[in-house]
Amino acid sequence: MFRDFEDQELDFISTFKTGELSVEKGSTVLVEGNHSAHLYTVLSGWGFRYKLLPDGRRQILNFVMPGDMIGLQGSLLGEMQHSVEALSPMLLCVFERDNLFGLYRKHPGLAFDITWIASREERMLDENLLSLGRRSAIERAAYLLAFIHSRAKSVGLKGGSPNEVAISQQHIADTLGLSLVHTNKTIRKLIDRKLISWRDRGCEIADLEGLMKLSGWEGLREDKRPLL
Amino acid sequence: MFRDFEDQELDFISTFKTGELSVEKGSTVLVEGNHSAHLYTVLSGWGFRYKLLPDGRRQILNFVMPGDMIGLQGSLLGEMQHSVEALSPMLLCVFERDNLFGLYRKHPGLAFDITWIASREERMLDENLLSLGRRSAIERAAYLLAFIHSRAKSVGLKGGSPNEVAISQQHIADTLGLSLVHTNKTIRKLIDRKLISWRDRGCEIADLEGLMKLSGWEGLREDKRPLL
DNA sequence: CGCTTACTTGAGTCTGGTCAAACGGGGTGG
DNA sequence: CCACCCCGTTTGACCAGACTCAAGTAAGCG
Repeated sequence: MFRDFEDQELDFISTFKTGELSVEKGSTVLVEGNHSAHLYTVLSGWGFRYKLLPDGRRQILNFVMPGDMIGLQGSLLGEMQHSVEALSPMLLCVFERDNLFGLYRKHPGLAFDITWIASREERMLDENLLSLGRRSAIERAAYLLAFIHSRAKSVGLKGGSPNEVAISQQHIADTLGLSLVHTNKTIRKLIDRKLISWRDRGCEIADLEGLMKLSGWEGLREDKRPLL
Repeated sequence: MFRDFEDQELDFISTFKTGELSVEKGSTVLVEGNHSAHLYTVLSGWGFRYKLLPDGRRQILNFVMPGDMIGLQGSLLGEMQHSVEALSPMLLCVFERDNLFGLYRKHPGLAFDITWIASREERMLDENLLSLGRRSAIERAAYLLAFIHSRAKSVGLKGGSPNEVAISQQHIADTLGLSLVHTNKTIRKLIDRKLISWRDRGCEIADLEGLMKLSGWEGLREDKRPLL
């Protein structure tokens, strides 16, 4: 899934990397408003990026999975304007943000990769925006579950069984921009249509094709990707 | 508003730049599904990025204004997954996508700038996503108009009068993820509250503070930015 | 003058929200 | 072992925000 490194790039990464950080399920990795000195790459586990309105309403923006970077916005633009929370235990690779420009000077290939990763995130956000703006509740839910499942599968992230996505309905609601109650009723419709099944804190994808067809989603359409 | 170039960077940009493209109001600059060989920077005018669902529903993702890049996703990831249309006559600076990696090799400062620009776009999308997911119709409209107005002002883009935003209600509806009719009624509420006024194909901001307060939006919070 | 485009407005419907209550499994203290 | 609690999920009743349909106005243009 990931492209190979040049030897010298690998050497540089070793020096760029300042350590590993292990975080627990449920803990907050980065907080909105912070000026973090760090930049991370996800090595294992997964989590989500979110923003809050002043009155506490929460919107989940996207999920972070192995190979994704977190904190790039903070590193480049100065201040984090979203938070990140772990959905499972996560292992992060830690970089110093001050070394970032050094990477751009010495390793244009890696610099290019970072831009590639940022562009890919942008593309996912575009799709999520389309979903929130123009898809109905059931289309949105179908898209989201297909999307998460596809991404998780492509990086080998798995819950108990191969097709399982371990997530609470509250998280799904906050991603879809729906209330918890309506999310529950929507998920029930997907279950009735035999597209998914729900088992104890997680969703099992029963018919990926069906979900994609229902939501009008084309799939990830991704080739080999860089890893940092 | 924009940071200064180094001399050598300026030289390189001249060679990187392969020409200028002038497009009319209403014309489509880039089409979803295309493998464009070009990458653009907006020199003047403005437009919007959008995606369509198979059945024709349209969602406007964000607006492009002077200093923004368009087509970066296509250049890096292979295929455009959104389209771009001009809202006014636009002048674009054209680059060859094949030269992009050369830029990364020879001018890390410019490469860094491109990533900076991509990160900034990501941040705007995050905010729009929060809006679509968690803000009510009137809050969304207030946020959108304040947002467009702030951005336009910071790059010196103006319609007839200094506080005017020239846009149709259909475009606003497609950005907010609302129907045209409901958008109209929502705008009317903003007018009744004396936050804006509407005049013939455009909106005049009467009370920016009021719009920001209503939507719970903090403003752009941007410093000096790079330009390519 | 008739046509088109953009904006308005009203009526009725439906999707999704809110409130309230209940269920069920896992963990804990007695 | 059992009572209790907590969290996540489920359900029903009712309400409100947003959608659709339909019609009408106003300005611009050939």
